[in-house]
Amino acid sequence: MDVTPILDSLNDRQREAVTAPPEPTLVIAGAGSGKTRVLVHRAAWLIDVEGVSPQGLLAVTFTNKAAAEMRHRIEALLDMPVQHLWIGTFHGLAHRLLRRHWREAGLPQNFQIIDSDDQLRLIKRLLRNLEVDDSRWPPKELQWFINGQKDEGLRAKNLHDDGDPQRRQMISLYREYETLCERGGLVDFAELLLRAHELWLHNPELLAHYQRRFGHLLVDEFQDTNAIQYAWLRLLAGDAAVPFVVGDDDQSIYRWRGARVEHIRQFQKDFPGTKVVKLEQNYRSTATILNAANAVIANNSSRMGKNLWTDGADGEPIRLYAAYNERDEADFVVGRLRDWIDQGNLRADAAILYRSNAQSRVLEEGLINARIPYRVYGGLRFFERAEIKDALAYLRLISHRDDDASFERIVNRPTRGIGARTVEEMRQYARANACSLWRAAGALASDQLASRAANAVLAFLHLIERLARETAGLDLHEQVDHVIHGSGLIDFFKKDKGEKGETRVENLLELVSAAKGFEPGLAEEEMSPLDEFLAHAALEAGEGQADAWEDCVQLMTMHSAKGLEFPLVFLCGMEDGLFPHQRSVADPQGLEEERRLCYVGITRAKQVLYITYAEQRRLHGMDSFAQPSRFIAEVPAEHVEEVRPRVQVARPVRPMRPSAGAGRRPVDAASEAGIRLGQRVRHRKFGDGVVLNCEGQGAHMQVHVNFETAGTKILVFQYANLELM
DNA sequence: ATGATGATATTTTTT
DNA sequence: ATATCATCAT
Repeated sequence: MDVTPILDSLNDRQREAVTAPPEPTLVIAGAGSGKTRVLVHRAAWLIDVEGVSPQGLLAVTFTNKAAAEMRHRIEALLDMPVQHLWIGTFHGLAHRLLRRHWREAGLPQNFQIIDSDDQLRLIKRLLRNLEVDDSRWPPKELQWFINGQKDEGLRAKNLHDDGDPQRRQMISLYREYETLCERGGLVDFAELLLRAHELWLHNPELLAHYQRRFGHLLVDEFQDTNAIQYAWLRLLAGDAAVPFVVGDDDQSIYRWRGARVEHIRQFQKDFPGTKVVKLEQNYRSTATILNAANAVIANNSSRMGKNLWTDGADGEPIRLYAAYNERDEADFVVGRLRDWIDQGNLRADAAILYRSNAQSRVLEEGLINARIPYRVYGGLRFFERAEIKDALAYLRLISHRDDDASFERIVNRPTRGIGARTVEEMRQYARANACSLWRAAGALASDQLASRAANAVLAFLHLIERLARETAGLDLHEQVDHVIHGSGLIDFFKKDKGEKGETRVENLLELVSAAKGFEPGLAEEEMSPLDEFLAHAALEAGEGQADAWEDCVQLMTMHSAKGLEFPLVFLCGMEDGLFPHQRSVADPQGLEEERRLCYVGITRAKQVLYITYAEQRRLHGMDSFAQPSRFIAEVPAEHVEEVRPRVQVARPVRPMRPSAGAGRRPVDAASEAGIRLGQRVRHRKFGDGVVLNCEGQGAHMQVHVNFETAGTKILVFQYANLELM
């Protein structure tokens, strides 16, 4: 057997991991150390050298994209298709199992997957039905609670209120939500995992079957597993399968949605004798960038411990720019991008990263003015667009008449004279008779409704029945095409004036193309192509922007940048309060997660890294001052070079402590007058307030004061007659 | 059913 | 500043 192609391109550590004996293995893979490569080569090694059948292998990732890439690369390496190899996301695999064993899982055969948007609607409806005050019990919070509990593997019946009435209510609402899902045959994302877990718990022979089948488990991004995912893996592994997990504790940035780095340690406990391989050689960044990243992350306690290194060059120093405000920051970034592009580099090789999406706007404005093409990641994805969800709701109702969420969504869309009153009556009937809205509508239309409303409801019911009849037996894309026209959606959006309506119509037509290009893959699970398409739409929301490939600058949050790399990277808005975010600084765990995010950000850069912050930033319509991010001070000074186009103000090369640095300058100007930022003052007319900012010198100095009752005012200090408090 | 008004909140995102 | 959402008036 020629193992050259599999091992040739690997370094010693990578090779050690790939060829590890069939025992539990934990690979701690630093950023840019060839993590995916190791997984791909491990799979190839098992199949080609160890003689493991592709059917005996299960590979789990977190995103569909990663799953697709992994399959692609394995096939390329082995030079053969591996259809029987199970590669997928936790959710995708759980879904596959549930389709296969719906009976054992206690689900209806045609259960529907709802995304978080559907889930929220469902919760809102539930609160309305129960006449729960949704200001005391915000739907979002309930959704958060339910998903959080499910992520921990807990159902309502497992929870105790501990005498806390708030909690008791939450639990009881959780229970109601479960009932509602049960009745409608609805499964949310967390439920997929929970059900799949229970499927095995309650059916030992089924579990045994899969344990026998999957001798090897490969897990990507292991640090991102939540409790239920880990439990699922743990069950599947049993005590015979060989788990091979790859992760990086320093890149765990999803604790807030249930991920637990602790699973790395738990893994070593659960599988005694685990072989640990650390990949520390980095093939991505310059030594300077790596040293900076290492130094920052070293401030975290509770790490596995790891130091990235490269045998490449030092590269350029990290450039630090202290902008006056967020516009200045944007101008600076744009200027550097200009240079970069003028030097013949690709725009797509440059990325602007920020902590929160709101920061993109100013940067976008700058780019638009400079006519530099850019692309913002994140935002609404194809299958999440309202018009697409409308169309899908019609399709779902056709496939599944009892799907209340879909029913409510489209019952009056396009408007057909079924107002809130009528819908409310249907809800009440449905609740009283524990039936679906579809049935309620049928029952009410035949007797209890006023004739006008009854006719409208009847027309809707007939429309759905007619669409179902007419699309039966058609090809999937013909079904979609027929439904978007027959439902009146196309005409409805055509009436929308302006570009918006046009795009909506285009999107709907695009949905037909999507259906045309859709290849059913789970034929074995006896799903209709339509049901499969609907599941696909929920499970894989599609790309953010469907526009054609163009060479453009990449804008995204640091979270979405994970896993990517760019020759030129800007980390913007590096200010305390923004990054680390205000809501994280209080709690040490939160701060450490922010620091890991910073580590992720830094390690995205291959050659050149700029760090920028603004001394003054307009946030939520208020100008406020910020200190440079404490993370900046954690980068060793010898790697940093401050860029200072504004020469008038001398500044230390780097801020020494969070309290020093940029925010000081205006304070100094004002300190003679006894004014400092945050100073409480009283004004004869405006009352009490707090000093936000001082501009200018001496007698004409202007102070920005936020008054408790009068809002923010800009006052000339000389005339303001402020009383210091 | 649509549009105007006012209150409210405002990290990060995948499935 | 701004986006979203509920409420109210038309």
